[in-house]
Amino acid sequence: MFHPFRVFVRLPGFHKRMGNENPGRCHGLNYDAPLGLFDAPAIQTCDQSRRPADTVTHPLEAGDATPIDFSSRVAYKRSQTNRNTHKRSIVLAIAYNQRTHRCGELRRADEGKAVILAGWVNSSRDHGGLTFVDLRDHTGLVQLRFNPDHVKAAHEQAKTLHNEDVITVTGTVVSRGEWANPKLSTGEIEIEVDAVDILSRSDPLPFQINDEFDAGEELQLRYRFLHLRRPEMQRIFRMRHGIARAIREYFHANGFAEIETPCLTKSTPEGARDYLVPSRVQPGSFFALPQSPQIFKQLFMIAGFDRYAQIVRCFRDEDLRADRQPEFTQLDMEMAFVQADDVMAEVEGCVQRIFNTVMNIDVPVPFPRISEHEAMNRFGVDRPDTRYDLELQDVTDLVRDIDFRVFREPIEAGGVVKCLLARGGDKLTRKVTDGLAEEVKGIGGGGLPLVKVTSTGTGVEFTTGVSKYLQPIRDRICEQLGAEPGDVIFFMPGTFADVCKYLHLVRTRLASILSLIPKDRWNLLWVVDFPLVMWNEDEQRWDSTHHPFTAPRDEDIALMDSDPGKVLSKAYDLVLNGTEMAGGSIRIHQRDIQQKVFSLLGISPEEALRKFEFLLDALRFGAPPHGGIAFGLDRWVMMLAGCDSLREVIAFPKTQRAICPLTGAPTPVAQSQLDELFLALKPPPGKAKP
RNA sequence: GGGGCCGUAGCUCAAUUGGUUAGAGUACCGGACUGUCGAUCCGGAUGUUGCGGGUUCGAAUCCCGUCGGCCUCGCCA
Repeated sequence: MFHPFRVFVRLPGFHKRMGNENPGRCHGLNYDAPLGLFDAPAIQTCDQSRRPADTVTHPLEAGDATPIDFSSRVAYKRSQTNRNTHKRSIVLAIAYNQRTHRCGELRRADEGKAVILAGWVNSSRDHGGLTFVDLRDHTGLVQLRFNPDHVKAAHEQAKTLHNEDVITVTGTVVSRGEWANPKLSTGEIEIEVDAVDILSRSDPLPFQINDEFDAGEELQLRYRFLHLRRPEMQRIFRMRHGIARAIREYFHANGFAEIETPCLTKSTPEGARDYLVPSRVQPGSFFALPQSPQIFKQLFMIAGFDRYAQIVRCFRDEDLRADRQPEFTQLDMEMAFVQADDVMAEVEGCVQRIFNTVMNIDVPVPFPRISEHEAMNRFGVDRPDTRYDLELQDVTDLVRDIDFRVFREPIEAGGVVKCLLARGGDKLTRKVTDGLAEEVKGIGGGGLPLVKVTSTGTGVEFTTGVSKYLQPIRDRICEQLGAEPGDVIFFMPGTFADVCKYLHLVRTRLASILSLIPKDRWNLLWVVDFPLVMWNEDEQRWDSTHHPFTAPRDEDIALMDSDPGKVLSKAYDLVLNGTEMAGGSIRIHQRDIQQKVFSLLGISPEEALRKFEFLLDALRFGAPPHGGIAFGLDRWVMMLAGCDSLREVIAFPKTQRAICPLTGAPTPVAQSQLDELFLALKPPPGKAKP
């Protein structure tokens, strides 16, 4: 017994012969459009008027799908007035555009349903008789059963299928009974196929989609469209969409407007290197792609938009890392008439919404806050990972008087000695601790003095490393740190900044080596009270910690002349599990303060005018107090999807040398294109000849 | 620009550390098989060991250079 059999009729070459108007229709019949439901083994066609009286029924071999020659039987009227008829061969095809379900949707409850499915051949198992094909689309897999005793023609076609062929089938959902596969969500059922259409054949693949391991990353990117077919990739990009959607819905619901800012804009040599775009109309001049829409969003505030949020592409021509791509996406947001607390509260709401919709997790708000100085002091970094303790502890006063040059000299030079207490660190092998010391040296440190705390039966003893120097203060150290036998103490002498840098490295390494990082923890926190400026030793000048438009704290403005390094700003960073996820600030909305900051940064009034005239102008004409923040959207996706690299969460990313293996971009261009732009190329610097 | 790891069949990886004809799985081709689900079984084809040079009786293996990928420091207001 056959179920209703949905087909559509193609009239090969018909529309061509009719000329090029309305290729999708001919004589009232939709080309490639379904004519209706038909009961196999008979099939019906109809004429242009589609009057039931004109319907012709044709016998159809069970399961036959393509091609069937109806040329001797089917007549179409050219028009109502012209009774001339002409004959066509008709190809019966499964109406893939009328898919009844997606592959991963079918369940036991659907048993008995007639379905039309379409997708990719994930794998096939040919038993000579029965042949099974796993059909895949973005929703999952479903097993197709081709039985020669059921429909021979379909079975014959199934035997020719290869991985990644695109097919559409029609058949019945049947229970798999004792052959159910618990590994598949659709494993309780399968499709008994009546007919299959092979919509597109696949060549042998450069790598397997259904493989357990990944191809090399460069190959993945070269054939990214194949790699993206993998279920894991589909998951990531659907999650990415979910995050973007949650963000848009949140901001829409809270009165923010999404307004686009230009991609072709003005180069600002501060900060990152710009990507440049030559102007044809203005020979010799260049646009820059935006590093961020920072100034434009401030202009929106000055324009009175009050609340703006945009998901926007940004470009920075700097060296790449696992977490840095030359083009990346920011959630950019700005609000007027606000203090820092207001921006942070808005962000907390948005982040809460993201976690809610995408991860189904409730994150508590408000997020804890920590000052930049406290973060550095306790964790050695301004983006602390608070999922585990292992905090830095200051032992400067304890070790000040002992006879150990390595500690004494840095202290006399105004530095500090800090340490990390690794609980159960005695299981670290010499190889591991030596490796840590090497890593510290690798970023400029001198080494990694350490002691092991061991039990003597009556008390504790320091062994190995620098223990002999520390014996005099052994008990006081143990008391202050709470050290116990089995622990290892890592010391670090030096300037405050150096000690932070090295111990932060050691801390993060130890956390992973000692498995201190709890799973499924999402520790969000705000880092606040950043210094407004930092001294740049190389250039002998003050640099902005955040950017030049960040407002100093009101109470610190007076310090700007006397002690700029002490001035704190109204900046805030959002940190998740030790990664900086967003950074923002309250902006300067008063022209005199903006100029004061420029002058502190060594930007002359003339230079400021040349670079930022439009902003300074805007500040002249009634700028409201405002502030905002920018999220690294890619990083959020990376963190929430559990990826190790930004490349995994960007559809078509660049390699470390900023090349797209898929398109080959960037490429040289024709001389004529250069001529149009009045550009001449210099040869790249040649290699020194031997 | 610096440091590190890597490059062997279409793909993922071996090759007893310098030794005979560079192997396996998968994909591909042919065959068998009516309940598989990483199907199985039988057979077949598949290599500029990234490229160039050097050392050696002999190089995938050692050395130099180079290209490419990844990690990282610098850089990323």
